[in-house]
Amino acid sequence: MTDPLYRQIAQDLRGQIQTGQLPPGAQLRTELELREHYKASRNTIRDAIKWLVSSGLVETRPGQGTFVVEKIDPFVTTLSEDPETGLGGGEGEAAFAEVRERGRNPTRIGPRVELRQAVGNVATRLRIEEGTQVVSRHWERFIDGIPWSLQTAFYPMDLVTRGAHQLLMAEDVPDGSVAYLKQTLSLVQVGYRDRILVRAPNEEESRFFRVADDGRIPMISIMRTSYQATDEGPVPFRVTYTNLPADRNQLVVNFGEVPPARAAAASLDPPRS
Amino acid sequence: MTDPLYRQIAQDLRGQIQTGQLPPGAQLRTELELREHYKASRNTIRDAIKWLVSSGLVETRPGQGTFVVEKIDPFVTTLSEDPETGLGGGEGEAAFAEVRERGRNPTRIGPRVELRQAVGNVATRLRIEEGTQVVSRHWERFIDGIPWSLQTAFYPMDLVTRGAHQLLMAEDVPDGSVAYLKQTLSLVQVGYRDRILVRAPNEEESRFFRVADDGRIPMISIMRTSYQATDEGPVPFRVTYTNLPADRNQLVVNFGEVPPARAAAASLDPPRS
DNA sequence: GCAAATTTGTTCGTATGTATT
DNA sequence: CAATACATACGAACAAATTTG
Repeated sequence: MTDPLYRQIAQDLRGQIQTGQLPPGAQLRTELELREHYKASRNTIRDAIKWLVSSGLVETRPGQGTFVVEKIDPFVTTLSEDPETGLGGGEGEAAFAEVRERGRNPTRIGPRVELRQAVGNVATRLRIEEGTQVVSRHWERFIDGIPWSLQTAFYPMDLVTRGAHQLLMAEDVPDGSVAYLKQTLSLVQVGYRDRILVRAPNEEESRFFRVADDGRIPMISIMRTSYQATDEGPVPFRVTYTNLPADRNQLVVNFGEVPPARAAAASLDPPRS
Repeated sequence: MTDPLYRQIAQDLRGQIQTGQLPPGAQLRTELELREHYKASRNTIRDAIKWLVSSGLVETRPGQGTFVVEKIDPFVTTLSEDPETGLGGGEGEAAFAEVRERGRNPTRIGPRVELRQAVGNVATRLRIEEGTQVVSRHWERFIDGIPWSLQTAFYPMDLVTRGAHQLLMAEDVPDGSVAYLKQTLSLVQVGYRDRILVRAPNEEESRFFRVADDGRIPMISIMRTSYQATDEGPVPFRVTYTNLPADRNQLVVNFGEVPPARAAAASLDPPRS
């Protein structure tokens, strides 16, 4: 019936955070002080704090203390295509422009170009045999110096042998790869499908984004399959993975006619039900 | 340099899970057995298991043991509009149809209809004053008996006074509210914007979806603003919140021409970088 | 620059409670 | 009812990170 002690303590502290009595950035009393205050053992206090950490309300810093988390101003990525350029939202060039438009400073590292064998979803989505050669182009992106996204695009080797040699160069493709493939191979992108899921970060991601490696902060993973026009209808020519930590990213998708986007990210707004 | 003991143990167990040595559903050895095996104290074993729980790899059941989690076959919601019906993906009627199409059994409870004052994002997005009356229609949805989504739609009271009285009825609007508003008020939906973010569940959500209340399993929260045609361009007439637990849901968005969707949900596929 | 003080992190031991079989 | 397994709670000691004097 009654909650365990550590939960009662956690809920009391949570109340203080939610009422603003402990504002973002504020330091909680130390474990020893809380131990006296709640007349519990230090381990029980620590269990309470662990629950708050897991809920994303506080963070602990060894040697310093426990602090109420300060929300990161989230960056908003638009997935829908730009009606003017036809560029897919969230892709290299478009993503870059969108960030700068909002008065923030995007930087990037890459691309790292690799030749690989297609496996799993890459083979499935590109409709090629497992083991077929593909080119992968990998980018690391930052906003205002904060790690923002990891993105990898996979192209069938076929495109290169047919003349798109720029795909092998470890450098930016001017005006973007969609425009390049159109010029070089008359390949016209007619659409794309995004598949969005949420999962725990892997080791590389928790290192790059500097988030805990226990899955506290989830990743938003977007798998995009891009299609070109053919006589037999749309056929895939590229698969792109974009991985974003959920604590600093939101997505926007537009359908039909909508007014211009407002710059502000959505507040979390008491989720209503 | 060296990881703490509980991390080493956790990583060893993680290895056994990832290699399939401990397949999904398998039971781990008990804490006491692991204590002997690793020559550590029971508390240290428990710390290791807690890390695995937090990473979403195992779950503990009091009185039973610790088990490797079995992935739920995720349900895929398409957000893009149906080109035939013009219905927005993921909305009441469309969502229902999509589920049934995939051979799964959707049920629902609702709507619960309430009159409220618009606050926060609801007021902002509908472009009305805070405090203005709005109608909220709330649904609980299930797939194959499993809690799937909580959805709440907000309409300005204005629509009701102009004649859309069905919005106040705590019953399904036949053919959907978009069709109803078109018939009754000649209100034509011309587009919508989805804003997607990921956050920890609140208390009501963790209860309804039967997930841990410490935020281990994140929620995918979609805020949709729907627009009607006017002489001055698109104007919002509805705000819909859809909240989905991330462990059993994926999203799909289509742009331009894409082939028909395949039924299968995306596997998690070693996230590539 | 170093040493001390402060604060959280790790690890052990022990006892008792609660859920399930 | 008994046995088993995880959950809660206390106490204690030392380690590691950080700040302060």
